[in-house]
Amino acid sequence: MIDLELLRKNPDIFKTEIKNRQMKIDVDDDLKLDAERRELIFKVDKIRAEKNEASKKVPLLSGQEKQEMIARMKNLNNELKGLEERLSEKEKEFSDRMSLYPNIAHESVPVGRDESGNVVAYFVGDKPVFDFKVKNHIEIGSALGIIDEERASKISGARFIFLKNDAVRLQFALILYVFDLLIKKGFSPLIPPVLVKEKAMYGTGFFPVEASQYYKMELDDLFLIGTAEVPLCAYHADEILDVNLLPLKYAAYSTCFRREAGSYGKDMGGLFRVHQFDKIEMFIFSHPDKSWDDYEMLRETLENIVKGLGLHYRIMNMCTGDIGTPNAKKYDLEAWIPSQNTYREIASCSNDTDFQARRLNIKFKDGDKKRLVHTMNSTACAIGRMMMAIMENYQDSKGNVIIPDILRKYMGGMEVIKNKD
RNA sequence: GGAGAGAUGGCUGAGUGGUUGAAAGCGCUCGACUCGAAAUCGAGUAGGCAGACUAACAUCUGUCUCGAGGGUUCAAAUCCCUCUCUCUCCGCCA
Repeated sequence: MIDLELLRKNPDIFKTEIKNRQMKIDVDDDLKLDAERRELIFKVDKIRAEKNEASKKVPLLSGQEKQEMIARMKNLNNELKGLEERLSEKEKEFSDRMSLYPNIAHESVPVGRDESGNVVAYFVGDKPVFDFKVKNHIEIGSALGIIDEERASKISGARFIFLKNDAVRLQFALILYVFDLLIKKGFSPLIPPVLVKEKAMYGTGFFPVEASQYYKMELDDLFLIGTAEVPLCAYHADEILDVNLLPLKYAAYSTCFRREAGSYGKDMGGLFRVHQFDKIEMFIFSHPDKSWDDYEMLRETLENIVKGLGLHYRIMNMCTGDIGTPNAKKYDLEAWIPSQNTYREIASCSNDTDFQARRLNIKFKDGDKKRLVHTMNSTACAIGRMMMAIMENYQDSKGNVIIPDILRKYMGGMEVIKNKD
């Protein structure tokens, strides 16, 4: 949610923002609606005041005077009812429209139409060199007997996968490695609920704009989370945080569910784009004055994790046309994927400033004043995509996968995932 | 799933139709007393929205909010309906 006050005072800021993001929102029309709405509020409040005044007098009156007063109030009620109905319609329409407004991008965010406007910030590491024909992770994983798509498809349909044998061990190794690193950096580990109320989805900014991406449990009015960002952000909803505890850092391991609506035929097969995957997500509640420093720290933490695994990657500064509605800025971390001869997103790191905090009412006390916190989130490790990057970058000519050094101690000293044949 | 109890301000807790946004206590803030502190005394102490004023903060006025939504009434924390959540007991269950 945006700052309404700011919209009224500086509509041009939002007009520019909306244009930069390729969105279609009529700011002037919304302001007109706001004015109508406020006029109604003014009228309704006035009548209510009159009613309240009369209510105080009624018990002091008696006889005809009392009856007259009561009759007058009855009449007033009819008038009030009509106004209240009109007001609630306007309020509903207004809040629906406001919920579409995006956050305001940071000045360092490049302006661009779509993904083509994203800017490479920098590269880290070197591309691995192979003196044999590389395989993709599906070929490698299937041959090693560590992923099984066919049976997953039989049971659940497309975009589901079984991890098996050493892939399961690899997953747990990744989890242990990442949590060890994050706990050292002061993150509190959490395992959150994966079913959440609509309010949490809305508060986090995934609703209403991206609602079609998420599974709904019709019987219970709950939603399967697409990322632990949702329960993490809503964790402190309606709370006033202790300023001395900021920045509050959390890391949650959860399964994530995405419908992948609108991506028919894209990235079919393998671990890259599935309906269900496990992920460790970082989340920070930050002091607004330090938010951009904390955000760079968050990006560094993500990079530490990926660097530790020895992967080559680049950091993308995502442009206005490609960042999410709640995001003020977003970095994607794209790992080198040899079989595709290109970089693919395996993690993303966003600062949402006060956008989520305003919807979820998360504040801290600064002297006498209460201020909204800033919130930011980053992937720590999306297991499927990370595993894909590891399998492809650490393959050898025999189709084995060398286990990155740092994970070996979490796999009982195992060095290679070998073909069992 | 069955039976019962409950949901009030930061917390405990009173309040069953009319100046109750809400007693009392605790906590917190400010002040007095003190060399300082404790104790004591005094004052203050929710949020949203709209309006006035302001450079802004603040302040003032009105309004809404006693789990959520709806209803009865001139008037609802209080009466009625629906829902949600919490607790206790039974059943089932990883």
